[in-house]
Amino acid sequence: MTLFSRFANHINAALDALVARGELAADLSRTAISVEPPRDASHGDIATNAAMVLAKPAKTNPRALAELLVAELAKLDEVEEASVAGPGFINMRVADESWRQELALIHAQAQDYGRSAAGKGIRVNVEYVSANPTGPMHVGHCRGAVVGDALAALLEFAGHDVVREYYVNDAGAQVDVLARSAHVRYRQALGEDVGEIPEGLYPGDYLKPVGQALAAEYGDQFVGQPESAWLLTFRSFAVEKMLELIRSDLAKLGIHHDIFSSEAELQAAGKPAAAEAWLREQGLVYDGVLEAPKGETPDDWEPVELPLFRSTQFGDDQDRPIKKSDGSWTYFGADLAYHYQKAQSADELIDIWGADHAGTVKRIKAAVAALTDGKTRFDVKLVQMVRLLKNGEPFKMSKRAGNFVTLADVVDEVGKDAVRFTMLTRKADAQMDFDFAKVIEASRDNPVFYVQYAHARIASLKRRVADAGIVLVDPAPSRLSDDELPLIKLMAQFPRIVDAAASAREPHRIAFYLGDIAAAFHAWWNMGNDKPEARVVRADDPELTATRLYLADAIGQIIRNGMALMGVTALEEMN
RNA sequence: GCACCCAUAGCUCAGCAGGAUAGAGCGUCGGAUUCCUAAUCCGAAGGCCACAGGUUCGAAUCCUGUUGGGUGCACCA
Repeated sequence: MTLFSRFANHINAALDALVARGELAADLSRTAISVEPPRDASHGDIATNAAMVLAKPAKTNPRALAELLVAELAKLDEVEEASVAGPGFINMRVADESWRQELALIHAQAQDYGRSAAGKGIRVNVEYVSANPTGPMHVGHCRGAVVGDALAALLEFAGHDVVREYYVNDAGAQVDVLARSAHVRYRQALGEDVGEIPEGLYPGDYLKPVGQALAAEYGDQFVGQPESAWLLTFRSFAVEKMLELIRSDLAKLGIHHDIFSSEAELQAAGKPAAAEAWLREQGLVYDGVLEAPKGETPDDWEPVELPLFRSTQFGDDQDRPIKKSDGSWTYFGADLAYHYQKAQSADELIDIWGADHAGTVKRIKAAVAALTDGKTRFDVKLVQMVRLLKNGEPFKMSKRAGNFVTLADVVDEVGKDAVRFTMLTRKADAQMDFDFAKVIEASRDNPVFYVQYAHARIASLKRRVADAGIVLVDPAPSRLSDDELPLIKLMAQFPRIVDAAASAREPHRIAFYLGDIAAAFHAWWNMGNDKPEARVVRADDPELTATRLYLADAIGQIIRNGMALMGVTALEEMN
């Protein structure tokens, strides 16, 4: 058990003791109690607000309750000192030995240090990317892909049962456009001069291989045929090819989904109709006419009666159509059924969306609340736009066809690790600049480099020791100095950072924590520059060398564990 | 017009389910290089946490309003 979780137990046990003696009511909620390092290290190692949180419901004053708790906590061997501070904080100083044991625990648990059971095996479905299957991944998809993937890994590490899902929008008008575009490329592959790709179709070169594959598969049987003869065939063929393309793009980023769910299959299986029928029974779908949109009214606006979902009942601004006037499902109508389907096999749902879809959050939340009777927790995580820069200047790609920057271009340019790490150095809901020059820059202000450099330095220590022919003996943690214990204290926070990041659904916290770890390590390392006796590699003292290497190695382990959550590979050497 | 997101040092951003004296990098200024990778480190200066109210023992954090920026706003996805 990690140190912080053990102290959480200590505090609970102390509260139990007060309850047993009748000094505290038994039924008080303890969920708001924190166990964390105080902001100012001079206050001690661990602080808790337990007395302040419980004082009011216990009808006592915080300091009095704190005194009682302090008396209990001070009995513990690993508590050197416990005191009441300020309005009722309890500060504790933890025995050095406990920190040394935590260091041993990091080594013992290695890649599992930080893994927790906090998620209690709750089944969480994380849906991310879900880009339309009409072309290669665009750079705009990049951030959501990385955030979703890192969040999934984080939740898994924190004890959730995670499913990574991709929703394939293969039923709308955009895939008909894809099929028509593929048909042009098909004719081209058969030798026809198709000239410019007609307006409104997808012009990208990436459809040429699709055309060729279609030609190889079907010969010329669909040339000169009406659309009805080939549309469905071409559509599913092209969609399948686009999914292959997307999967390969995602693989470049190290992303692999467990499930690809097809909107077309969902509709074919009658799921939207079933959802509609059920919602009509509940009175949550009715036939009605929407008001004209406020602001700029489109010229071609005309009132039409449509089946509407009563999302206003759940806080949306207006009710939302689930079918179009031609009888086909709207995106929302199908999406509603899709979320219902996901909720069948998960306890919690998370969608990662681009911020441009912010306007549709309320309706889908309303739908999930209606369909699951409010029982399924459902979060939509909005990922803000990324501005592409090169040396501070807006970046423009000079690609002939399409003129867009693909995800593959970005990964090829700066590498998977730099892309992933950089995408996680901002809160997802804050806008971000992505500067091609900066993310590969080898300097302090590039967190990717800075953290990698720390890890590489640790690896170099091991090589140095081997090169120096030092025969390592068992480490002697008692020889760790006062400059070195704080490093353990920082490492010991990793498990609680993981839990906090998971429950807040904020993977960026891992990146910032790794930056802190790296900074502490670099500072420690540099002490060896100022004072040779502070160096790790000490040919004159194999035991001290082994001890410091033991410490450094643990730091490397923490960095690797954090990087693994981010999907980034830790480097052994900088080049 | 409406909804959602954002507003913290000159710049770019953290701030951990409301906690103690709001932090880091860059930039500026001053230091460390016979060094295990100085690609690093140490120190200093720099703040009305956009503004105004409210909630309570306690607010950058929660609520309301205002201002300023971003995104979106019919059957598109």
